[in-house]
Amino acid sequence: MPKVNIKYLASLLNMAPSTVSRALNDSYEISPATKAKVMALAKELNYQPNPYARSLRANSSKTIGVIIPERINNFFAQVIDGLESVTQEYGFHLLVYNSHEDVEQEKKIISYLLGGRVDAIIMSVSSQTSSSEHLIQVQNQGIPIIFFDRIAQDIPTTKFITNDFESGYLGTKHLIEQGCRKIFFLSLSKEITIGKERLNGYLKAINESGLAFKDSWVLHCTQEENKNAALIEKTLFPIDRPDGIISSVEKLAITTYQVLKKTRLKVPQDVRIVSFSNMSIADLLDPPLSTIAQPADKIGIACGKLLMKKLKIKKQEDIQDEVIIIPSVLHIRKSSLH
Amino acid sequence: MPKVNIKYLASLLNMAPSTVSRALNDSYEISPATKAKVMALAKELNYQPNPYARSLRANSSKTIGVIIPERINNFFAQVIDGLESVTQEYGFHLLVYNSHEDVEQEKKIISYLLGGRVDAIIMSVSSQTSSSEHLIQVQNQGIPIIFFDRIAQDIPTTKFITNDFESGYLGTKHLIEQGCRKIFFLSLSKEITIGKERLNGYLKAINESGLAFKDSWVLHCTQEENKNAALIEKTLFPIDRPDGIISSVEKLAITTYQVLKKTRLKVPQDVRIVSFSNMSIADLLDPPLSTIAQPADKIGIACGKLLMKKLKIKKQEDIQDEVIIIPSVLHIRKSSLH
DNA sequence: ACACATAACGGAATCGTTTCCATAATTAAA
DNA sequence: TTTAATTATGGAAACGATTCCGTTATGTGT
Repeated sequence: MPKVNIKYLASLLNMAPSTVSRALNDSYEISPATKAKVMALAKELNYQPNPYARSLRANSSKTIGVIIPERINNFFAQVIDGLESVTQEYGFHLLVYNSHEDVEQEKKIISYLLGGRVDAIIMSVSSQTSSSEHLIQVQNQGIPIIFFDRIAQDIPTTKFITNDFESGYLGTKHLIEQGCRKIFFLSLSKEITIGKERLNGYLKAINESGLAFKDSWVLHCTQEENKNAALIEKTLFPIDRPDGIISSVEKLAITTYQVLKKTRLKVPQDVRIVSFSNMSIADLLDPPLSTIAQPADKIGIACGKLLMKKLKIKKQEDIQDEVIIIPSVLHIRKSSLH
Repeated sequence: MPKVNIKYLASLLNMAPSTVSRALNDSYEISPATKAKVMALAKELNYQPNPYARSLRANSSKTIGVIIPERINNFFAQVIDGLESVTQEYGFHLLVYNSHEDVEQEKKIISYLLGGRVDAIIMSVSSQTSSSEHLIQVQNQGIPIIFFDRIAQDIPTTKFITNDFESGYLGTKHLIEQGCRKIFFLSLSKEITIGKERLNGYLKAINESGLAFKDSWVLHCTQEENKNAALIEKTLFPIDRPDGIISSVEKLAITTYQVLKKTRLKVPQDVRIVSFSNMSIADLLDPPLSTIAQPADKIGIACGKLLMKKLKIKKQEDIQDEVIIIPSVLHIRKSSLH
């Protein structure tokens, strides 16, 4: 069976390949009669255009690279769902990569993508990413790149985040209002911006309230879950343990819950907890977890729309260097209530 | 700035494109000296081969299409992580699509992929998928396709599942041993195989124990969460309500928990629950949920290895028509204990 | 010294589409 | 009626990498 390509169709129809191509693309230059004939045969033989040939010719793949630091995470999954809902309408495909919070992995992925396999990149950097040399290259190659949540501040492009500072502030203030006097902050990394912003919001709330803040109130966690658990356990054991905890990422709140289960401490009686999290079942935890939920789907949709605008419209101006903030929502549940 | 391609490199080096290509691919025909020169310049100019040109020539894209019915789901995310860990080593890329449990969407995705955008497809069918006409086409086009979890039984290829029948049996038996006498089964769809298998295991356990089974013990749920909640609520309200529930999918167990929260019924005192689920925080729920956890990462890795074997080795024999079973693990927690 | 093998490279075709540039036939304008 | 414009199509180049098929040196064996 010969391969069904344009040349083959043309030979069957006694036409030139160029004519067939134009007919299939509904060109105004082709007569309705010819178009009909071509379309009919194409349908009959189930002709599918070769995407590589198209991409090579058009120098565009209709593919977007997505890099996230974690796949087993509601937030990122929701963002991708939102993104896909937009890109799909425009016939774009999503190449998804997990950097596993590893900057070396991230570099590798970027280098794959640099060859032009994708028309654009949308990413959330790993918590290890401090320098952005490997990200600058992407722009140098002329590939649009945008960021969400974990952004690279020094790359001039559009970045989508939530009101991290304000959310950190409000979450902490809520704990203070609930009577907490010793509120610890769980940080995943000093490197990433969201960590800093959320921390700054926390610090502002602490300062405003006049609590006797000490540097030891900020726990710097790592990628190693065991170490985090040990660190948190060590923190919760002494008499001068915290009576409130705000976690900058979902994972650390879960670790905290697991550690607390092994102790006699009760939530919220002994320790009150708030966490940044997009867990859908926060209300089913024991006790229900107060969360700062990010508008993941909105972020995904916004990213998608921006990219589609850039990629579909010819001579579109470059992507603006700006930070777009989509606010999070504080869901107060039992874990933080007096 | 001229584009850095093989022709450009060749012109700078005063060599033919064929020589440069061979040098870059470390061909034995090229002298070490020439190779060194080419490599050096390629590195200096940060040459990246054009993937479309390669794909067009080689008729392979080093890309695998992944279709899942749900993205916000630990199981599928874990499978993809496992899959990626293998494919990445071989330089393969993953194009991920969400069918949203919608068979029409599934057909659309398949038709995109039919053009040859991917070298193989790995998928879990939607719960609506009863016919597999659209899937047969894939094989007709010569694109390898394998299934996991939600499989299409009549497509001759390798399918990876867990011991669904046995797990359904063991989960139900466990509930019986814990004193349940009226055990309901939550089914997402009559169409998909895993639903049937798990149901059959449940039925076997029920029959063996001599409980007075009625058809109404099997609740057929849908994609609409509201309807499912209403159905479950209606079931739990009467005096002759179930004292045990086994859920064939995670989502329905969560809905059940949410419904139960609104009632006075206590878990496990009044109703004991077991669910198929890969939730990592099952032990943090109130009460901790007994789960039948599928070996998601193993499934992903197994799929990846099979595909890499097929795609990397020339003249590899076709993928076997067989069902490979990787057993699940029953984690007993408080929700099902007497 | 001659035939022959091998090493190292160049030239051109190829993959499938799209598009630039003709060209023939028909139609409209002068 | 002649020229210009339009319509509908064909031919060939181009996208970038790979590979088939030569070709020229150099080396080896007798």
